[in-house]
Amino acid sequence: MNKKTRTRFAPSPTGFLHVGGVRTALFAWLIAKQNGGDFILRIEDTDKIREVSGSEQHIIDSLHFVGIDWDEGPDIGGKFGPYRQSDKLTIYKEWAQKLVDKGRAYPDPYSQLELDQLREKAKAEKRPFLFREHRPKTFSKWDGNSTLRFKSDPKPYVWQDAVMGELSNGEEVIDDFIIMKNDGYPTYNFAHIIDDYLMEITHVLRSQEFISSTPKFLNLYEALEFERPILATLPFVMGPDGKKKLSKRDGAKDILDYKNEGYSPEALLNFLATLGWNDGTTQEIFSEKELIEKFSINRVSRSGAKFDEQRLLWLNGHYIREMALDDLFNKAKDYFPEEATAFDDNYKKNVLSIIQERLKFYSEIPSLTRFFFSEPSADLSLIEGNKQLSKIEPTTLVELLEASIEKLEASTFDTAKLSETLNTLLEETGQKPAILFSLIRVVTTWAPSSPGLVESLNVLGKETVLRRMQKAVVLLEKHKA
RNA sequence: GGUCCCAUCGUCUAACGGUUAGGACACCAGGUUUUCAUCCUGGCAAUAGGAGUUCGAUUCUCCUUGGGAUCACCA
Repeated sequence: MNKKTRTRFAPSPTGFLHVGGVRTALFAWLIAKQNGGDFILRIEDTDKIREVSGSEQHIIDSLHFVGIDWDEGPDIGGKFGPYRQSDKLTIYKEWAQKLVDKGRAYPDPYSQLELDQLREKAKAEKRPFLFREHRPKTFSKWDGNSTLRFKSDPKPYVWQDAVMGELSNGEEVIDDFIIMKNDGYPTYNFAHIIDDYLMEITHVLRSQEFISSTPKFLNLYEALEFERPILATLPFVMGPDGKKKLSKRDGAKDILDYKNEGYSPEALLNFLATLGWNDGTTQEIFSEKELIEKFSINRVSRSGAKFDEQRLLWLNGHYIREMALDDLFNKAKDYFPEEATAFDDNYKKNVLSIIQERLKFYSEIPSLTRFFFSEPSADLSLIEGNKQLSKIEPTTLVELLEASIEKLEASTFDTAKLSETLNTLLEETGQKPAILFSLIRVVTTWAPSSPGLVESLNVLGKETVLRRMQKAVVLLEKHKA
């Protein structure tokens, strides 16, 4: 019988999550989901100095935002708890003691100063420092609190990685590393192995920087007599320069920033999934369901992928365009400008429907819609800077506006009738649409761009449109003088 | 520096050893009776270099180059 698939995401609470971390979580989650397995959230808080308070909640919020959920975790518990490493110190101590009993771990006899000196000496002699070359002949008894080192059994390793294929490394990378720190906490190197075993994790996904320490882990699995899980190494998500991995230090964004800017979690998930993975077809858009069905760790690419904001922007715009209006409204309603509070939902939906195709993320809504909710202030540079309008005499502009006002006043404002009226106006004035329509558009919105003219006028309504046009007449008259 | 990993358009990527090296984003041009956008059509654009194996190499092997990671009481 096959074991139940169990994957985990195990961040340390040292701040926020960026896209790289979320992608690792996503891939692990997809593997669990597609196999009907469990996905576990585990908090690796063994470094009390680097811990940033509030991180755990922040991580939880970030994962929830993109729609990744877990079957077991620090917030919901589970059969394999605790899910916070700091809550299981005695367990690590027990396993450490087992290694001591087997003669596979020993207390570090050196002081920090002595260690530094040994390292420096090795450096001066231009050879790599290996602690095991200074391993004591006999081990003293471990008091349970002092620094404990793993007694390694150096040998070359060749192993299979689900993404990278065959990997190998020589014995020189295996050393006597610290498994228990002198503050009573285990190191990552030790704790994660114990936890993965106790939690029955079947697939360990992590990013590339761990490749060179994998032989250490393999050595430890053997000493502990643990069956090793399937290892999968994910390539880096690169930062803007395309060379180095994305990092907080180089300005990587908090995943929750994308939430605040109004990105759709579905788009983000789609984007992250296809960053380093594809199904071999030309499909670009994947629903969550399709991702779960089609994802395959074997098809993850081995080279790093730059995080391309442009593509995310396109994808997000695509998702917005595909959304049903009510759905979009529910997601976007908190992003309307403050002035919009005075308007009812129906009006706001109308506005939203005519900007839907040009919206890339929700926080663009205020700049795109402000003139629907408050009186725009006139900006004559929009006329003077317009290729066509700038060539027309102000007197003519006023005449055109007055003719338009007269016609529109007599018209209803449903879209069919509006476009009919505007077309008649075009014929009667003998003007090009580029002039007449631009003029009306500019004086009713005073915005460099706006949705289609007919749609905009329709939503604004007759009263507002005429009022703005009349104000423009006054303004242009004054300007003439 | 030692060790390891990686290498196709600007970017994300596809291609049983046999393709005019495909798609998408971005960009450019044209079209859809105003702007911006959408949509449609078209265009630009890549196998890092060199050997080898093979009838044939983007694909396999080796070298070079370039990039990256790692060598902590951090994860």
